[in-house]
Amino acid sequence: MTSTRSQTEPDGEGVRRRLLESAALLLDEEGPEALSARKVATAAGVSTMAVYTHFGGMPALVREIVAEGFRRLYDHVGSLPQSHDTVADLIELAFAYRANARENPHLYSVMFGATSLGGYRLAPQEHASGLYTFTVLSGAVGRAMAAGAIGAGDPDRVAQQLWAAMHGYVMLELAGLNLVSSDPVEEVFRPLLTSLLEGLSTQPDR
Amino acid sequence: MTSTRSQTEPDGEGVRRRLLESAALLLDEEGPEALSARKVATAAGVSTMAVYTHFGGMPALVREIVAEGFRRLYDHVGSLPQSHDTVADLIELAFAYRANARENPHLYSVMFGATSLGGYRLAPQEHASGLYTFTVLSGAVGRAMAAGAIGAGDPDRVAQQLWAAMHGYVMLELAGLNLVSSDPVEEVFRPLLTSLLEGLSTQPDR
DNA sequence: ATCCCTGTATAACGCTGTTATGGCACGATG
DNA sequence: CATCGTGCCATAACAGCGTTATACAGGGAT
Repeated sequence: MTSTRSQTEPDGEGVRRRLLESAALLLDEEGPEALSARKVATAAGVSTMAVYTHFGGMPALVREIVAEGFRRLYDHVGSLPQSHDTVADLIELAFAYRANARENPHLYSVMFGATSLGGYRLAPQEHASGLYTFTVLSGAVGRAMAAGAIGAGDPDRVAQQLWAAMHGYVMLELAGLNLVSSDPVEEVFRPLLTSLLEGLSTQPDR
Repeated sequence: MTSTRSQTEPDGEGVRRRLLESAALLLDEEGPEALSARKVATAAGVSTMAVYTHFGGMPALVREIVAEGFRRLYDHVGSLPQSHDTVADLIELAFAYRANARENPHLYSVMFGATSLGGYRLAPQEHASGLYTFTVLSGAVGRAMAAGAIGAGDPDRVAQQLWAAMHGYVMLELAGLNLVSSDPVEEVFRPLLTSLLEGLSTQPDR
């Protein structure tokens, strides 16, 4: 009972993990405003100081939460099957992208929020994480180009265009800015994707 | 000199105006984190209490700043000339939209920031302000439909698709997430618009 | 002249991130 | 076995935040 601690007792590295889990839970359930050092520490059953010994400050902890968010994003879009219909695959990827944002709305907001928690902004490290998922999108675009489904060109550039479209729709949907329809997915998101892909099929990139 | 105050002295309604101007200036120059009641009040030369007598609190002051942001957005996109080339008009509108965001990056972030200042979120009132500009976009889409440049359908739905694309690109650009190119406007923004409009021209919106 | 009412400054409360201090428990060492 | 050293954590404090209570000053109305 002295050397082996129980699971509910702090045991060094376990504190770090429990802080991250508490932070993720708070973000999911109560939103970004609940992500304070004191709330996270209290939820983890430790004092505020633990945040600084393990992470060095709140921004670093948020950074790790964001990294977890990109990991979840990759889990959603990185495991999709590849079919012979490359355009349908791209649409599936976009829907998986939206599904991830819908399942982790607060997390997605923090990941891409321009105005964010205490002046926190994405660092090059997070860019790399995002880029890791971006390669999945770029790869799917490359396959569509190889199949002739969309015009030949730089897959990265086209992938960035698709990303902008997906991201823009998701941001507006999460912000509640559905000015138009009762079924935004079928009346906005899907038409946006099909129209863009249709345009990309007829006109080559560059 | 007793009844007529000088311009640098507070004179009732002038305090309100100076608070707004100071807040807008702070937002422009130092970003959202500088938008604190104490900083704004100090910059305006009054005490923090003035924020509450004139606005009732920081969220209400931010709301007015956001309203000013939508006004500037409308000034950018609402005064564009209409030509015979309805598609070119839509592209011009998109570039004006981006230009406004580039000129007021912090303001744009606050206007659409999902994670924002002290839990402030867009209220229905701001939705209406945004919708006012949205009608300009919708009108341009309607003219393009009438001219046969893009497939017939609900102008509002297509306008929302265009808005998502513009907004997504602008958010990524403001966040510095240019994963691809050195000339994102010509290599991402314009191709995104032309491909989307091309797709909208061949396939009617339902 | 008196009263009232509006606007303002001062000070305080509770919250935030962060930091300094002190103590406790552990592993290594003589 | 005893002692030292090191690393982690709790307590308390500081500066800043939004907000609120209180007191005061000044002008308009009676």
